[in-house]
Amino acid sequence: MKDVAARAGVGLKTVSRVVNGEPGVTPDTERRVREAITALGFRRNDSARILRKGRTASVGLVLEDLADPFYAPLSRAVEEVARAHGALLINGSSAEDGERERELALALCARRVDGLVIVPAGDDHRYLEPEISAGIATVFVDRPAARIEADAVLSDSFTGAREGVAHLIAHGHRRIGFIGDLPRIHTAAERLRGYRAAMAEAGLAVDGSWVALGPTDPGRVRADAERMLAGRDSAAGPVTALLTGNNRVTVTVVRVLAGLERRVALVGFDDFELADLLTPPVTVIAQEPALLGRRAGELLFRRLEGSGEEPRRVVLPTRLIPRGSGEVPPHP
Amino acid sequence: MKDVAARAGVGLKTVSRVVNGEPGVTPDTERRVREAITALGFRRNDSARILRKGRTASVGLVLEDLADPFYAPLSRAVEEVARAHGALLINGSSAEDGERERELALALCARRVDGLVIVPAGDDHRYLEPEISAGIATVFVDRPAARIEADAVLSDSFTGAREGVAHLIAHGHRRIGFIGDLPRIHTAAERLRGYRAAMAEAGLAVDGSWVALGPTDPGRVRADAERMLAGRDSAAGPVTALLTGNNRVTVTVVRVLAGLERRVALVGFDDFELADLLTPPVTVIAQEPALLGRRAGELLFRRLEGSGEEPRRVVLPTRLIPRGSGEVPPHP
DNA sequence: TTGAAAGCGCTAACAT
DNA sequence: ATGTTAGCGCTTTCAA
Repeated sequence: MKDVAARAGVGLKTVSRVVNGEPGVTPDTERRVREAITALGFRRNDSARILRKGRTASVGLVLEDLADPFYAPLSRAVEEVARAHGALLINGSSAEDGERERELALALCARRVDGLVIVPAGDDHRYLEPEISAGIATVFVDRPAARIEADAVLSDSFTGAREGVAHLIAHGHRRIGFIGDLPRIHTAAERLRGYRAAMAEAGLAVDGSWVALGPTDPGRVRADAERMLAGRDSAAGPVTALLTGNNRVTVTVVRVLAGLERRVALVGFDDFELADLLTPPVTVIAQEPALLGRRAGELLFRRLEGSGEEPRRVVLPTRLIPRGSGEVPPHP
Repeated sequence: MKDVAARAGVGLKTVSRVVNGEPGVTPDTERRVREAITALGFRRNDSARILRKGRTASVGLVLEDLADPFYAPLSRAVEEVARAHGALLINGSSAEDGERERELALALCARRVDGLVIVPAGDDHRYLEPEISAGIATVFVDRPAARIEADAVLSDSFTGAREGVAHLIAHGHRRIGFIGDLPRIHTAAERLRGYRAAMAEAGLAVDGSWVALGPTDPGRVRADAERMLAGRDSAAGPVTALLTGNNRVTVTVVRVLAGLERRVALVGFDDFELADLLTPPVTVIAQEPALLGRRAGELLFRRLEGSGEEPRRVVLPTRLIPRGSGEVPPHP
């Protein structure tokens, strides 16, 4: 910028004015400055600008896996909101590891992102307290923060799961299994709670072997599904229906069921592409990942614009979409 | 940092040394500094650090749509490479708009990202020349740069499409349609070229109504597919097989075919989740989006480490995966 | 082993 | 309308 000023024969501040479109420059001066800018290939250094202004016009997003079909639209939605506010989005995947979430979030804070959207993996977010009080707006999405008060945008996992299981019960099922994510993950715990609530409301006992929580890698999910479907561990017999705890689990279970002779009912948490073209089409409890992301982004920027409201929890409803797999009657 | 130094009763540089793990500090001094850091909740301001060092330890990625199942794993792979090199990833979606691509790329350059990975949407990348000569390493992925020399990591679209069409021909098809992306997109043009090559090699004429390029929104794709399948525009009659130009197109066409009485053969460009569980399972020409991303990231960091090689074009092979839909015989 | 001073490139505040 | 000065928070350089 100094060079531009020298070349245009003007002061530093005049160049700054031109670059930033500030008023108070004669057209003629402006033209000279622009020429110098072009000639020198000058481009404003935003690092310096950021340092001076104290705002980075960037927000960070920490989620589990950018490539997960559930989180990709969420991320895209946050990006759209950021873009609408002139901010860039810095992304990081935590791989469901609390330590990595922490590292990423703190790295983003060190860069002085204006705000942070986090899909929490860890179980203690007190590490963010100093950052939040230092002014970094923070919104949690998909799962609430642990051990601190903060904004959160969630889906109603409990009600969703309860409705899904009630749906299976209404179609005659009595032995229903639940295969979910790691129990330390809030949504997994809530969905399990919903499952239990629906069973209890129908007066059905839950056999211990009907519930399997764990990592969502296909190997684990497949093993648990096969075990439940064989029913050897259970005095009560094999399950005739399954509730799956998220889109990763559902996809694996669909594969397991595809290899089976008998029809097993299935309700999956999360909608997924092509669910309606499978045989049978898959009944799901749909969330709206893009809406989660959008709401989180909006909440974040409202905070950034200085709304001093109390931390807020937004809970979005889920929607049961019957497509066929959830309406399969129990196998005799 | 100044405050920390004051509180610990040491010089500024000593704090800097401790924060950055540089040698030359007695354990006792270090302890005092660390105490002060904790007490004050100090966190290094990376903006200032970046300004001083001239390196941001961040790379930018501009792609079409972060939420597209093809690009999501690509993005994730670039992120992994960046992470391995201690860098953060800033993401932006161009929505297939050249102007937006340009804006995003220049915004990232203004932030002085160390490097840039771009899935080009525009058709002229000369705007990047000053940035590249200013030292911002740039790698194009999925499609080559236009009008500048630069590294590129691509899939072999031409060969992939040619093999796909040859496969359909080998299964008896003579009237084969191609539904692809906008013709200005390099991959779409290459795939069309592959389609034409395979037809020509088999001595088959291509009716004008058998080729439809355009945006990949479901409405357009559906209309074109239905038109080709009805065959009213064509003296040669309706097509008995289709090649689809990318995963978005394939998914829409699968829906169209699902509503049809007669069986139409289909080979889709790009693999996609659950392709093997559809009826019939979908034969695809698979790319490896994660590998594209990884290679691009690796190339980028090799450049950053100062390899002065000529711009390089890496072309990855595609793989035909027969699953059923591509082996359907022609309808009489 | 430690620290003082200079300066990265920009903008805010205050001249002129 | 334009320029000058100070300083954002850090690292680099060089001296103690």
